[in-house]
Amino acid sequence: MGVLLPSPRQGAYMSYDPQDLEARWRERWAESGRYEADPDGRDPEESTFVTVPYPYPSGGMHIGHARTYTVPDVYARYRRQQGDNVLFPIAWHVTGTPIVGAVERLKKGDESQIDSLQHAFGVPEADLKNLETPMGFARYFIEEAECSYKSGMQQLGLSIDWRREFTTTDERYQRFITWQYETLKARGLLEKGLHPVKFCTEQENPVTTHDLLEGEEVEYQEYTLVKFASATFGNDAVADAETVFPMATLRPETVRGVTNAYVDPDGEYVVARVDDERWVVSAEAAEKLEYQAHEVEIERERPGEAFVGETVTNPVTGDEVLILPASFVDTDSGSGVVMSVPAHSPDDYLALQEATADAEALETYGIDPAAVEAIEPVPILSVEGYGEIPAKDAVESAGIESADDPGLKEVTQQVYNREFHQGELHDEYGKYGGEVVEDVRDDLKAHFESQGAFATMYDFPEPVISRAGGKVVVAYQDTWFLRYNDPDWQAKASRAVANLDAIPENTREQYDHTVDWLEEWPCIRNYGLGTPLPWDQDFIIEPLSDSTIYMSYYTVAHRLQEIPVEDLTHEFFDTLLLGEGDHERARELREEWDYWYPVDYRCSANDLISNHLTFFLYHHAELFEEPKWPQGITIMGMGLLEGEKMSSSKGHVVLPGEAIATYGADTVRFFLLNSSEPWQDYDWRAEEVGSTRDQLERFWNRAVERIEGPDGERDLEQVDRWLLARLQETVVDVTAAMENFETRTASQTAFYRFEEHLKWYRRRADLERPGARWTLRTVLETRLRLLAPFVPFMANELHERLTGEPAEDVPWPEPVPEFEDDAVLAEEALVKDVLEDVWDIVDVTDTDPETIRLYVAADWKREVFDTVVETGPNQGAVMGQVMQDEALREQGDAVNDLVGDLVSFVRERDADTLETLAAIEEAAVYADAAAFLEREFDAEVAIEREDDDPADPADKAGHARPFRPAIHLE
RNA sequence: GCGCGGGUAGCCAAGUGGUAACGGCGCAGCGCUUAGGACGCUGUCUCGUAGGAGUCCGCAGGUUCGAAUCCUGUCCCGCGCACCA
Repeated sequence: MGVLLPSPRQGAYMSYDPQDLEARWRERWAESGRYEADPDGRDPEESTFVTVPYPYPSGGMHIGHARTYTVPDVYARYRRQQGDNVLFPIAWHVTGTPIVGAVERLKKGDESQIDSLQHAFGVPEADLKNLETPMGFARYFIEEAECSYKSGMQQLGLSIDWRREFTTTDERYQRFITWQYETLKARGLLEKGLHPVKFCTEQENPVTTHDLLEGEEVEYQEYTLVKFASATFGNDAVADAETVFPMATLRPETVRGVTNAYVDPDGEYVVARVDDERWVVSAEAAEKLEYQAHEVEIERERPGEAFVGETVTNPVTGDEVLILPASFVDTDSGSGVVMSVPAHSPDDYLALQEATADAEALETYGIDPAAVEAIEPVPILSVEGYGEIPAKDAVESAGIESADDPGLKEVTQQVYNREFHQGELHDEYGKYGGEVVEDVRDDLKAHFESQGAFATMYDFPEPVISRAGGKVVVAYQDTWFLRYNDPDWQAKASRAVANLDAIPENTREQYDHTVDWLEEWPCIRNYGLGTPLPWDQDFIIEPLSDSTIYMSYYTVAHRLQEIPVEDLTHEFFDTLLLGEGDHERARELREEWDYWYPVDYRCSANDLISNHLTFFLYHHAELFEEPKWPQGITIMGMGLLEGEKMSSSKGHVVLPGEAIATYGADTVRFFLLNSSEPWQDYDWRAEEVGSTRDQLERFWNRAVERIEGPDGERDLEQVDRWLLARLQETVVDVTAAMENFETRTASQTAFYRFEEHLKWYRRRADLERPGARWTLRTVLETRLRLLAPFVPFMANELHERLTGEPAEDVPWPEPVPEFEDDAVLAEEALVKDVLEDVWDIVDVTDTDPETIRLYVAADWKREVFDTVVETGPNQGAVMGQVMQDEALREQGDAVNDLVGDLVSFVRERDADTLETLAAIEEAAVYADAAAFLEREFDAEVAIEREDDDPADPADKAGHARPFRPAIHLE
């Protein structure tokens, strides 16, 4: 059941019992419907609507998902404390094939599937039967399983409005999607066309990656068929028309460099009528062409050798080239007829050499060896780093002599890359001459295709086999497309990107890039769960296309339950979502939609920018008015487990339920949000999670002690004011971070950084004083409010014990002007400096002083400091100013040194800081801290003034500088 | 190749012009304790018998009074690149 978790360490105090405490709060929240949000008296401007992609329950929930849903929760809790009416809903995405596929594999008894369910998610044997229908499977992982999403979310304490949940196969949701697609179609944004898909020849069905046994990683490629022709061909075939030899290539621009062609002499070929032409291709290719919407009628079957020695004409240059035999030709790749470009293809270069060398073989096929020997590579482009014949250079400099050389593949790849990105075509290419291949390949291809010289064929570079055992080919299928490349729609989407609060900001470029790059998106599938395409019920609207505007569905999801399905007509949604039409009930509901919309923040994974999130913007931009477009998107990073990718198939996962049972939900939440900012990757490490728990427990124990201890009263000393000033700073910083979704910064600031302040305070202050008690109580109360979004169970409990009200029910803290105090912060910094300086000296000299003398700098030194501040940090200018004083002039070098120091001191500080420093009375600060220093060092502390002719046994007083007293230990 | 991000101490990680650089883990010492993997304090680049000096942020240059931070070049790593969700 996932990775074993070590037991938490038990503290000396047993009072922190997260399981008990968290269970009580969960129950309380559920019973009171605490997070059910409805439009109320608050202004819609003060409503916050935050969403996260609805989970896809094709398996259980693991710890990686936990952060995904906790990020928006923390933001939602923060906004609630800020006084907003906050809606945070959830639903379940079951559209598409993964669940169906998982069920099928399970029913077939697929070992790895069963193993994953049992091992990673702890599904008991007895439950497996319930998973044998798609919705049974979905339902199980939505809410029935121990590792279900709903259970995980509730245990984490997510502040979700559970009344609004639905699944994407609900009838009402399907009505909504139906409306969306009818509307888009009416607006001309859907288009029908043929599209290549992976297709199993055994089952006569399209297949997805999950259906593949072999070649899961293989992507099909678009080959160009260069239509070489033979007018003379006919040695035993039908000679009544020109015969086309379509040569498959991925580099159509090399057409002018073809010197010969190859066929596999032992391969099976056919002469076939393809559409209106007669083609010669391999038998396999003929089958593939048929799948790709060509009319194919086989006239004769012939072995490859029948075509060897034939002459064919280059459709672009008009040159005649010879067909040679070659065993390396794979009849199951492309057309089975290949063209040879020895100048630019290392393979072809070597093959030609080998053919030339084997005159005997050529003669067997009736080819004149002299004719082959006469073939010279024809270069068609120039590329830096290679000579005239790049393939020759590449092969020779790599020392490759035969086609069997394992280094050939890499050399070939190198040549292809260089030529593609840097190769400039020669002038014979007319308007493409002088251009770089990368920039014109597509154009050039289209140009010759329109002239009838080229055609297109799709094929895989490696074998692909389906789980049914059938060969997978590329077939054309009728498909409906979303026209994401429509210029008007693109323009709206771009505007939606521009309006967006993209978090972090550097993702904006990725959205723009996606909008530029998206073409037509096939939005239907042949099978799977989902909403049927309204006008062609054989197809299902695919998952990325039925999840683009569903956030608007949330706003009324629970109300729609009260309406009979058949009343949810096209007009109903027109009224609800567009404000067009007169459906009465829809008009009422539109008020709720209007109250919550737009989506304020969508939190989603960074890999969804290039599809889902951009689609989300597109569809909103089209269907809604600009003020209703998404306001912000926060991107989330990936999770690792002990430094490695999580994998439910390998059982390398941690389940939230187990983690919460071990550490408590607050610890899980705090770890997930504090270990990195939402958009950064994070790493779940059990050891660190354990230590997070220890830290929270320590916090709890201190808080309980404080709550149970006496109240204190407001009688403040310097050090109390210092801590209170730090507290105000913390409030400001945490609030700023929360506004930017910087959960790590926020929680670090409120928790760890403040712990550092407290450490200093405990060392510095007498904690038994009533003033200290009052201060610590105030600090605790404020910190609990700042931490409530992160650790809501603990923070609410402690805050309630402290004040009678849970933290979530009181406002988010604001800085108290009375306690904002830069001076006291600067003064305390001086005390800390002195403390460290004295410790340094003690350490270095290894002495135990009985008396510590601090000498505060002479008045004239402070005057020099003032001058530097006024004049600016410029040595010359300051010296000019200072030297006008006769008394100082006499001290010459000493003054110069001091000015040098003070100039850099001033240069490194901003105006506000300098102003604060200028007002500080140093001697008073040290006098106030003397008792503390005496405690620290167990020594007498004497504060002296350099000016007052002090006791100075080691002649140290002169070293005093402003804000840096001289020190003498004795 | 294109797009985005990143290389900082034994590990994780903050820092985007001003002090070897917040935290956490680990490690070491001390205290507390029957004990502790609990808790508290201190330390953790090197050297140093006076608060100092030296070195340092992938590598190499440059700009600047001053660079982990800005610029140029370079090496390495991660993610995405569609019809999977």
